[in-house]
Amino acid sequence: MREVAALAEVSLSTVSRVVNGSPPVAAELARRVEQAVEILGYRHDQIAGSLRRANRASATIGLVFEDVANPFFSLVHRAVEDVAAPRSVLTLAGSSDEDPVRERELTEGLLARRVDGLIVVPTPGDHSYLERDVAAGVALVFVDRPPEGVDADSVVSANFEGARSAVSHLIAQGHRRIGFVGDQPDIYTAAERLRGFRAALAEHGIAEDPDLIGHPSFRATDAEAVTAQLLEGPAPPTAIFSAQNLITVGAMRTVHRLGVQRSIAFVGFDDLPLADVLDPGITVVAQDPYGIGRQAAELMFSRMDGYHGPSRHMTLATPLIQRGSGEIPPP
Amino acid sequence: MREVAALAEVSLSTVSRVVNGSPPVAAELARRVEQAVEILGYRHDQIAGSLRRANRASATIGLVFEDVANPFFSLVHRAVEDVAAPRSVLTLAGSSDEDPVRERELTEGLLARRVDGLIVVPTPGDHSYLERDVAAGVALVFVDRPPEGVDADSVVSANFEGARSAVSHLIAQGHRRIGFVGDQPDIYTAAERLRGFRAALAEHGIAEDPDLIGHPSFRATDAEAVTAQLLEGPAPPTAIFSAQNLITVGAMRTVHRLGVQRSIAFVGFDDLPLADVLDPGITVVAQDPYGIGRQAAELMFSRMDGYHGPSRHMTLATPLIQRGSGEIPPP
DNA sequence: CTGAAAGCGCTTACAG
DNA sequence: CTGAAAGCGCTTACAG
Repeated sequence: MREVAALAEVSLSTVSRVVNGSPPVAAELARRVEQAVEILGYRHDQIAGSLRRANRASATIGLVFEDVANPFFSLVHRAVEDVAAPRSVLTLAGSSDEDPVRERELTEGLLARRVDGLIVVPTPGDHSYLERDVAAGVALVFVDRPPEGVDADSVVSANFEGARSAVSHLIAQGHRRIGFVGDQPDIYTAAERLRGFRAALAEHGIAEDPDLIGHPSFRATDAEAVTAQLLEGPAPPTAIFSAQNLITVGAMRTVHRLGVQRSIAFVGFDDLPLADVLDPGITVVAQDPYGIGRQAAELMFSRMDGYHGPSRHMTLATPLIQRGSGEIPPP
Repeated sequence: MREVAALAEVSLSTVSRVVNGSPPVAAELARRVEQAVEILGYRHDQIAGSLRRANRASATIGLVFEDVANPFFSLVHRAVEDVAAPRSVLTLAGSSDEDPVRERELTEGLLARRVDGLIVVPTPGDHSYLERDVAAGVALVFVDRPPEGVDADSVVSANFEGARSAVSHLIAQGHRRIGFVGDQPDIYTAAERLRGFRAALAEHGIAEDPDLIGHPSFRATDAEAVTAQLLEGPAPPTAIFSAQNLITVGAMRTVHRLGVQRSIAFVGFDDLPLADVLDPGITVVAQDPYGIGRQAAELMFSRMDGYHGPSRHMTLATPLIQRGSGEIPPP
């Protein structure tokens, strides 16, 4: 910028004004500055600018997902981007892989880069380490799971209700032996969905059979084996509820490999591309990842815009979409 | 940091040293600093630090995708993250939606935030506006499509060869009327795949029928209609080659809706979850998005680590995966 | 091993 | 409308 000022024969203040589009600058000077910028190939350093700027905003926000490559989170990501882009706010994103240590490294790296806001899918456990940042004015929103140990906004799916309605739907078709395949219940969403599964059984007076509950450790791959174990056991279920999108892929692979896709009923939590093309189509309880991301971004920006009221907690509905697999009756 | 120094009764230099883990500092002082950090809830400002630091590195890189929510790009994203994370480098990502104006806003926003490296999926057109940044030392790598107007590293899939092998495979099954459904050919990958399609036809002495080539404008949705138009026309194809993952989803939806999945052969470019679960499974020419991302990140980091040689251009193979849909013979 | 001082690239009152 | 000067939160020679 110094060089630009020298070449254009104006002061630094003037260069700063034209580069930032602050109004009062004579056309002739502006022209000279723009010319110098062009000649020198000058690129404005917004980072240095924000250091001195009154509000200290970096126009950057951070996202901490479980995995940026999971289609659920990548849609949340896109939704956040869509509300951030018109404000010229850019997005840093990372994957915690459900590891609290990695999550903390990520968020602290983000905070050290002075993000104005943070949207995080919290790993299991306490998040009070973020209290100082909330106090310092960072707009914090939790997504997919509620906060623990810190007061912040949140946006989650109706996990319990969705799972209960999925399983009630299977029961309504006549099923009494229903298998559950889902993540370890230390993950909030998995615990809620298991709770919904149990609630539906209890409401219909069906005793729970621990042999029908499987927790694959490595999702897609393990889900195949766990599902096979369930279906090839001595007293197999007549229906399966899969509690997560990647698990559904693995479970479906097994169902089709065994050729039981027309005899075993199936409902998955969370929708997938091609789920409607399969035969039978996969009945799912759909989440709204784009809606979750949009809401989260709006809550975050409202705080960045000055909202200082109490924290807000939103729950998005998870409607049942019937496509065939969930409407198969027991034999 | 000033407050920390005051509370710990040491100089700023000392605080800086313990916060950055620069060795030579007495245990007692370090303890006092850490205590002060804890009490004050101090959060290091890496952005301010990088301003004065010798190498001026921000430990941040930028990714410009077509769409962060496309599973292909979100896997590239994850791969880049996996090589960046061990170096404590964080990742800014955005979507251009194939719009050159949006791409430029994004990259310039990234550059204004002083990213050390940039991985971009270029929209159609000239990219010489990035020359000044390459000259200034930004590590630039193009992905999915080669550079135009600027000398930079690149990593792409074998688009032409993959498409040619897919179509040759269909021809080997006996097909002579093969439909093409793909993006507008102003997109490099679409043009290359169309070229591969044509090459395969030509090699086998099959005349091209323009009525068998469809370009949906809005992918998933339009692909359904375009495919229906092809299949319900007066002289329908006996096989279809779909040149993009989202288009494959739409095309498949139509094929299954019309119930012709066992009579019309189908090969898609790029793999999809559940593609192997469908009946018949979708035969695809697979890309390796994770490998592309890893390679791109490695090229980028090698430049950040001091490589200043000529630009390198990698092409990743696109093997054919036979799953059934591509092995259906003509009637 | 520690501290005082200069300065990274900007923005912002403050004069003029 | 324009410029000289101070200062954002840090790091880095340079002395000691």
